Amino acid sequence: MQRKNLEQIYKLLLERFGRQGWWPGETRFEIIVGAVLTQNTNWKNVERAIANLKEAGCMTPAGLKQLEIGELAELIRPAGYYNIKAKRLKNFIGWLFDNYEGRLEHVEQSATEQLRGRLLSINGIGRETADSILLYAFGRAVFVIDAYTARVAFRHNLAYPDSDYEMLQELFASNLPNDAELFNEYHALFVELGKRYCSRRKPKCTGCPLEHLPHTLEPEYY
DNA sequence: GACCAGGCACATC
DNA sequence: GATGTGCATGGT
Repeated sequence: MQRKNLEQIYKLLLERFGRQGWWPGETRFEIIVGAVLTQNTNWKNVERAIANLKEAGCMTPAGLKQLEIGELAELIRPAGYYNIKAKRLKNFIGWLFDNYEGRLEHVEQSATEQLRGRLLSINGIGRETADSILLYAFGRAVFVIDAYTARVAFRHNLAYPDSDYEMLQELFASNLPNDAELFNEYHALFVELGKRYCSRRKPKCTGCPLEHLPHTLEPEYY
């Protein structure tokens, strides 16, 4: 049964790696900023950018709002794509002030599906970034699919190779208890597994916690 | 020096 | 609707 398999995988990963305690970030706003900055970017580089923003005293909605876009770009430079990301952060800030008086407490009032749609309407916020914000900043039970999650799922035959974002999301959503805390840890554990054993260039399959897992998931559950 | 990293929007067919 | 491309830094 699929549910048992996905829960078994979770158990194996948790035993091996321990609780990940995601998202790394002191405030809800910092989590959102990090979600944008980490787009196709190594987290180490994002940390430098976040440190710059904090040092400048700008890791708040009002703080980012008062920055010139050029200044913002310079502060987040270590995270790469700094011009486009500065624009994306400004887009989010504009949305936040135009609709919610710049207050995340007000954003929180919206139901999950509605909020997802509103986040996706912001230029620069795509599916993964929106879902990361929903799960990690607002505690909603939304399973995040990122490059690591997809790669791990495909390498271990958890999904058909041509499955798209929605299909992968459905795989986890429909075969696990609908629990934000579980989704949080599960995704973080997948990323950790990906970093250690499932990188693009040199997959290190020996020692992988899923090494001896039977690749026998029933197709109708995919 | 090539390749990679917790994506996304936009152009073109 | 699928496919290709620009965006950019820092580590391996």
